[in-house]
Parts: sequence; C-alpha cells; structure tokens
Amino acid sequence: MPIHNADIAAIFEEIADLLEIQDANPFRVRAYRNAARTIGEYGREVAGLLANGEKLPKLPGIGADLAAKIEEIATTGRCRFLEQLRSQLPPTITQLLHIPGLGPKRVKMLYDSLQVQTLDQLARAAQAGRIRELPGFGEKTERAILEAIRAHASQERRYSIALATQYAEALIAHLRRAPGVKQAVVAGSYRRAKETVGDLDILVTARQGRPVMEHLMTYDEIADVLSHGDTRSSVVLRSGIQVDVRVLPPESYGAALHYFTGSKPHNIAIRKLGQERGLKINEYGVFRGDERIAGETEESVFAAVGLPWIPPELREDRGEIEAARAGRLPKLVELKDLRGDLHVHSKASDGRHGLRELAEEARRRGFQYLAITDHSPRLAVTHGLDAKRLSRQMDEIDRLNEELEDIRLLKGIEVDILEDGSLDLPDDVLGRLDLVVAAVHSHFNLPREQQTTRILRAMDHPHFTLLAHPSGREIGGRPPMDVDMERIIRHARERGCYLELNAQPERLDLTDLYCQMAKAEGVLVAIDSDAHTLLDFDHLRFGIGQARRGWLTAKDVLNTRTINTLLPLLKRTM
DNA sequence: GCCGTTTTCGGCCCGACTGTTTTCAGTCG
Repeated sequence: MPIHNADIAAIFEEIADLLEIQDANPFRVRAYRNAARTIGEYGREVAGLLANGEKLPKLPGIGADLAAKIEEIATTGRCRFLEQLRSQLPPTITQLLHIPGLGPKRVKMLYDSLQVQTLDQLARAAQAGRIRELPGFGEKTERAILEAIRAHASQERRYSIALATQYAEALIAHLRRAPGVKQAVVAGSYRRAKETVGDLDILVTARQGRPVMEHLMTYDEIADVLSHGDTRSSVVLRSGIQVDVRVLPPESYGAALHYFTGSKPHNIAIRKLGQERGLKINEYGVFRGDERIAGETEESVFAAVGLPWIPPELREDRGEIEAARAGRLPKLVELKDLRGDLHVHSKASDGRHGLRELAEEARRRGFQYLAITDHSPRLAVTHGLDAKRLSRQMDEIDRLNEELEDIRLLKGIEVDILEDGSLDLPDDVLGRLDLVVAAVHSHFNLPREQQTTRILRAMDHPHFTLLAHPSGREIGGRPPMDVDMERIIRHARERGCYLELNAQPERLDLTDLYCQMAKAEGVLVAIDSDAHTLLDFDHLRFGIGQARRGWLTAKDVLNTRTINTLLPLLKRTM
C-alpha cells in the first residue's frame, strides 16, 4: 500500500489528539498539528521521493524528531510512537473530540471516571444521567452532548463555495439592515476562496453590538442558536451551515477583517511578527502598550509589521509572508484578465445553447474568443460528436466567424481519453481543430501507474492541447483519480501542452497546490468554465479564486492571451 | 517538538461565550 502525504498527516493528527488527551505540553501538540498541515499540503509525495533515494527536504516546523517519524511512516507504513500511545489510550477515544463541547480535558474525565471510549458508550452514559454527576459537567452539558451525538451523522459537512455564496449574500443583506451597521462582510475561508467552507464568518462593524445581534436573531433562516452574546453569536441556518457573527467598532474594521479572514496559521505568524516588534495584535487593532497604532484598515495592520497588504487567497502561511517581506508577492490573476474560455459545450452534445447564442454571451462578457468543445462519441449519454458531425460543426463555425464581429469561435472538442490512452476520434479530424481538450470520463479507478501512463500517453498525441479537469474529482462526490500529478505536469512541459483549472464549483480541478506546481514548472493553466448553460460562465469567478490560491498571475494563465498570441500557443511544437 | 545575530533554554497568539462556578476552566474560533 503506497503511503500518501495525507496518511502521514492523519497519523500526526491522531498523535496530537492522543497527546492532548494525555494533557501533554500544548506546544508539543501544536508541533504535531503544524507538521500534519505542512506534510499534508506538501506538493510532492514524500514516500515516492524517499523511494527515489532523495532526502527529505528541510520543511518549516519539522525538526530531526518529526523528520525521522516521517521517514519511518513513509518507508514502513507504521509509527511506533503512535502504537505506543494507542496502547496507553483506546484509539477510538479521539472520535469523542469531534463532539462540539468536548475537548481533551472532558474526554479525559469521561474516560477516567466512566471508562467512556466510544460515541455509543458516550450516548449511553448521557442517557443514564451519569455525565451530569461529573465535576465540571451539568445537566445542560449532558443534554448538549446527547443532541450533538444525534446531529453527528449529518454534521461536519462542508459546503461548496457556490452554495456558501448564496447563503452568505442573503444573510449579509439582512445584516446590512440592522441599526447602526457600517460594514457587513464575509471573512474566513470564504474570503480566502477555499473550494469548500465549513462555516461562514461574518464581520459587522457598528458602535453598538447588541442591536445588531437582536436583528440577527430575527433572520427567518435561523434553525438554531448556538451562542448569543453582545459582540459574538453563532447560529445554524436551516440549510445546516453554521454562521459566526462578530460585531466590532468601525475603527477596528481592518484588524478584525484580517483576524477573521485567517487562516489561523497565517494569523499566528503575523501576530508573532508583531510580538517581535513589541506589538500586540488582536481583532481590535494593533497595540503598543495601551495605545492603538493601527487597525482601521487591513493595510495598516500589515504595515505595522513591515509588510505590504497580502491578498486573502494567499493567507495560508505557505510562504506569503516571506514573499511579502522580500517584495515578491505575485500580482494575482483577476477575472477581468480572462480574454476567452477554452472549454464550452453547445447543444450539439450536452449543452443547452446554440453556437450563435454562446458567441453572443461571450462577446457580452468581453471575451475575444470562445472554444466550442463538445463531447466525443464515447460519451454516448451526452450525444457526443462523431467525425462527421464534428466536421459539420467546424463548417458552421467557419460560417459564423465570417459573420460575427468582436468574437472568434475556436473549433475544438472535449475528446475522451480511452482506457489505453488513445483519443476517441481519428487523427485527421483532430488535426483540423484549433485545439483538442482531452479528458478522462471512464475507468476512474485504475491503479496509479496505469492511470498515470494512460494520461501521459494521451499527451504524447501530436494534437493534444489541454488536459481538462486533470484529477477527475467531484467535490463531495467522486474522489480524485490516483495519479502522479507531478509527472503529468512535467510531461505537459516536455510536450508543450497545458492543464485546465475547471471552474465548475464541484470540480475546481487543478487544486491550488498543483497550480503552484504547474507555475513552478512553467506549464500554463487554462481557467475554463466548462459551461453547459450561459449562467455557467459565472463560475469563472470560482476558478479565478482557486487560481489565486495557487499564486497564479495573468502571465501563468493561457486564456489571458489575446487571440493572436493564443493561436500559435495552441499549435504543438513537441 | 521546534527554534534561534538579543537566545542552545525558555519561550511558543489572543479573546468571547458557556456552564458551572462563586472567580474560572474549558472550549472554540
């Protein structure tokens, strides 16, 4: 069984959980959690790298001890330290930590006093009324635990960024009508454009908190109130999404926005910088002693620690602070930089609209070009185009292009990559197209080596232009294919072809980390809507968000090129 | 457990809300 970075991260998380329950040094616990994050986000597979005889590179927060444990896990699949911890505490106990309201101290107490080690045992103890008798617990806590267990099955859901956008915008509109409100904005992972969000963090500025919170409670979408204070409240909406609302005075807007945008590791790093300068940074502002020296704007907060403003999408403590300090922050790609879309479906296959309608919508959105890329025959459910129908579509595009002004339709296809890596249409037809978008739509579960080779072989095809939705994942649905994305990216460089960042909110594939890797290898990324209806072009904003998280600039994106620059790039040279 | 031109030891980010307390620990974000 190959060991992935995610497996190593999971082991470190479990160690951190178990250590925490044992009341270990909290900083030691944090070291394991930081290491879990670092290794989980690391772009290269550690096991593969070690198997190649390479050395584990120096990573921040990973010293001699953790590096040795990583090597142990990557090479043996085991971690003796974790096994030792599991012999001291039942491993199932960590699931109790996932119940809201139960932290390490209470879990330890439940285990020591009532020998509770599973959710079932916890539920039984609560029903028997034995939990309320423990010191620090009471009737209310016992009831809350029972309810949390009941909700547990449906809990821990993450929401697609598109869905979260709808809930967020409606609630923001409600809050703006509250008395005395100056600003109301969504912060948190939503503002960082993460592909999914677990909850919504909303920041409101006003002189008085209480009237705002009273107004919040009148929102008719609220299903449950988790906490309700004058400056901080948490509610659950009917959709199940949790919303945390904070009210702060207007002069704290920048500090609060920074604080609640996160990420947590980014904030910790910034506050540490402040500390080194004798400053205290919290959501109210930046303070030297009792004097507030910054905080009205985010810029002022960054300036207080000697940095330029850092775009929210970069705030993951993945090198953005170092880049900011060195003046090397990228100028991230924006929606307005896109000059066209290279992956769109018409009603010839499974799209809703005809070519003329699509072209007019593209022109309305300010595009110079639009590639029509319907499916190939293998995807029969979409009424995919065979050579003959594709040929007719090419003629139709030629006719339309003579007539249309300010927009150019490109002749393309989204051709299936078959199981053996061949393409689902004859070479001579593919050769007549402006571009060939190729994608996997079947056999998602091939073994890693076979799946990778399949895609590499497809890229060897002389007409292959662009690999669509490279991992094939659907968020909350299909897991990503098991492929060696590093090799695919390097192969794209060698073959002079490109990767897509598919902007459909359930795809957002490439992910941010692979965008960074593509950029490092000099492989251009196309940000495409994969539109099937006109409204789908709106999804491009989510693709842009993901690209920004991947540090991409306009230069790193294929479809920011003008039509004249683009066309030669679509021709394969290797 | 990590880290370091002030440090190889002694630090390691900060505040609100809840419930069970009679002044605060635990949890959460």
